[in-house]
Amino acid sequence: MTKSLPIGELARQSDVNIETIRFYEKQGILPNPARTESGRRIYDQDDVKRLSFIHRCRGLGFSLKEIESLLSLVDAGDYTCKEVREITASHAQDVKQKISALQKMETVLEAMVERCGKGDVPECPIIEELFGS
Amino acid sequence: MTKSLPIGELARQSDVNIETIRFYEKQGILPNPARTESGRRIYDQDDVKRLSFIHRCRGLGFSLKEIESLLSLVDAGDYTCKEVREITASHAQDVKQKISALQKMETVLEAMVERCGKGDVPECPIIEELFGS
DNA sequence: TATGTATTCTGTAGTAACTACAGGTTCAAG
DNA sequence: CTTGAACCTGTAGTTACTACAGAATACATA
Repeated sequence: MTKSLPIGELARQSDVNIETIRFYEKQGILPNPARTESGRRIYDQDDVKRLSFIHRCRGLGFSLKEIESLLSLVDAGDYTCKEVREITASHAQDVKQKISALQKMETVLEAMVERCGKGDVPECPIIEELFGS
Repeated sequence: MTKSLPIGELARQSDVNIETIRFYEKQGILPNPARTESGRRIYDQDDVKRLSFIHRCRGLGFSLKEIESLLSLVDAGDYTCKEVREITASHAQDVKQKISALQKMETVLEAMVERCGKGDVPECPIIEELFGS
């Protein structure tokens, strides 16, 4: 059996603050947890994983709706194989585009650090290089 | 000289809606544009680039504050070389982490599409695979 | 030139996703 | 048995939009 955690511990381990956890619960993106006699929330290690996942996704620009759609793949929804493939493929496409944009950005930023390290004050054509015509 | 654009055209070209453009202006992340006699905003191709950049960054999970910090590198702020290097390096670090998280996600998603394509209904251990212990 | 329709203007109100209290209860260490 | 930390619910504030309302301007065409 897995060790049970109070909300504060979940918050610490998943790096999401307490009120956000309660907010996610209200939004239905986190399931209603078990409670102690006195009404305190009880979590376990799976909740840490799920919440960390949500947190990372948010940091990558996914909306809560998109995250719900990703999580629905986990939550044993009654999807057909075709539906799963469609949802998944569309997310994969989105992810690829994000990666490519970030890689461009990385290249430019590293070049700037490089140039700057040599004492140059770069002219910073960052926008041009990233997304210029 | 560059052709001048009304706000609607800027919105179309940068894929950002009109009220968001005005919102960004109020927040100071877009400079106050020139105006016509009658008070209508006038933009040019540089505004399209800047705004597209902002839009993409938002989609990648950067906050407006972070984007301002990135843009400050462009806006000929009076930074020392050391400051530029620090700001840039920190963003580069962040970008690398985002890329790595997205690559993990891509791998898992593609594997799911693959499995699904073969007629399997996958058991979708997506969270486990992505961010599991 | 008149007129209708599209575009823009300012300003305010609503939404999504948090974040920060306020005021009260519970737990646990000394 | 007290006292402080952690938790509870509920509400109000913040960020980043988004959607009107109501008025002015521009532009096409009859």
